[in-house]
Amino acid sequence: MSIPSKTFDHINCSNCGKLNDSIFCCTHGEHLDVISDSKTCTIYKKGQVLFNEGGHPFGVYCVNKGKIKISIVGDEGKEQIVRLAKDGDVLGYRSILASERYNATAIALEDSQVCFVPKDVFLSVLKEDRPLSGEVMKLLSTQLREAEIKLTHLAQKPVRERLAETLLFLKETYGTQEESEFLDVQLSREEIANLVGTATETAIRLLSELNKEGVIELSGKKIKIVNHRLLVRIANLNDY
Amino acid sequence: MSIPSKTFDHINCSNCGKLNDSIFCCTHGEHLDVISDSKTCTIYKKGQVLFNEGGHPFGVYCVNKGKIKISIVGDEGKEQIVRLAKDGDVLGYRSILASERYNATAIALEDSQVCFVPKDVFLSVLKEDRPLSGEVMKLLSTQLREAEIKLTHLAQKPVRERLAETLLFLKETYGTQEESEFLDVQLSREEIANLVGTATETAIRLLSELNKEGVIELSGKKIKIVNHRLLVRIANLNDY
DNA sequence: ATTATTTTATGATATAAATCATGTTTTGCA
DNA sequence: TGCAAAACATGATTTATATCATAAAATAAT
Repeated sequence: MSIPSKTFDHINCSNCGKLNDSIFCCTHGEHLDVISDSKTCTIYKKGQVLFNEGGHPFGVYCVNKGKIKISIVGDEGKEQIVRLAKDGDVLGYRSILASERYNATAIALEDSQVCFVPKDVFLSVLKEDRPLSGEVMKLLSTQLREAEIKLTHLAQKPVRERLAETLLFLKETYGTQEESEFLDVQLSREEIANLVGTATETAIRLLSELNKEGVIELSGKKIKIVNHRLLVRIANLNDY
Repeated sequence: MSIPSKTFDHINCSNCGKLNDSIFCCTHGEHLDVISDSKTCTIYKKGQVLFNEGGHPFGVYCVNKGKIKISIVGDEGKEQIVRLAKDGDVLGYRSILASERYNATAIALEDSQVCFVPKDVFLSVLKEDRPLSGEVMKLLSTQLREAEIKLTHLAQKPVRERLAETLLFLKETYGTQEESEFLDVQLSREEIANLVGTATETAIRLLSELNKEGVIELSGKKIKIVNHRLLVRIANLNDY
């Protein structure tokens, strides 16, 4: 898609409400100003691509408000969603640090406000700012752990358990809507399948199974977790 | 196993032949000396545990000579090997950076010489040494990419392809023996299965299948890749 | 508004891979 | 050196999940 991206009002990083949730939480003063002054603030419409697998990275993306999926396409062209990003999350920095091309594609799951910091600015601040590199290392460490656990579950757990786990993960990541208690993300069944690592039909089938069992409630694309406790048991999380 | 670990002759890091292959490649002078002076050099016999999933990290392990498997045990107690380490590789740093317990277990695949650097020394040098934190970030980035790709393949590729891929990975990681051309690692069929993410019987079956097809040659635990080109095709690596 | 297209939903069927079962070989150990 | 235990090998069977097929519902496009 090549819908022209609109910009949104420039937010000064130091006033950004998401600052403390991000890797820039401990970055202050001049360092933060340099980033703030150099960045551009863009709106990505639902379905728009922030960056593409195989492409050259030119900077890092900082999600101000929105939801982004990060996915890898496998050999047969099937999408595997490897991560989800929300407010305060930073994307595309991994490729920059490793001096590689993007190994994943980032696509907006809904209209999102995203700030873009040029590569050289990010790297130069990173070089000076100790706390920032600490945060970056911490983030990478966390993501590596999560990926390795996900990998293990993919190898060992049946689809139903992984689906349950995914639903809990969605709740944890994006939360629920105020009143309705529906999960605050709208994913297609195919996307859920690509998150779980299964066929779309299987995901659909198991979702309606959980629905019939009264564990969840489905209303179109909306999903409500009715029996959280039971869902945890179905997910079979001995770990947490 | 609690076989008492023997130590080996203390190697000064600056003379270490593996230095340039490690994250300490750009660390010099005093910083390197501090590490070198504080470290202990231990021999781990085959099967010995360097550290355990769930345990508290007290330092980082630097493989001087040897082969180590890093694995996570899944809910049903099944081992999933998530990484393999060789000379020059550093282990256990992820947990330290994230201030978490180990999320994986490290076990020697053969008698190995491993240096141990205490946590506080590692962290204090890391805080001072810019190049080191750059290398750490680069390493984490690479490992994250690898984990995400592995995860995708686990979700999407059939066992046979993953097995082929694993064999190629073993060759790439540990190389082959001079004359014989056999892979320079001895893994049990179960370990191969736990690397591929399949049942032991399936791994055994597919290995002897590849053997009959003349792609590989089996001699006990020894494996020789006879037809590399064909194995790459079987692995179905559109990516590389 | 009407049609076309995509997404969701289920059923039927096929199949890859796990599990169970049994024998053989290798390895470690007393 | 011989015995027990572990690892390897293969066949038979089961099972989970993918694939194929078709229809209804929802979305998007004209």
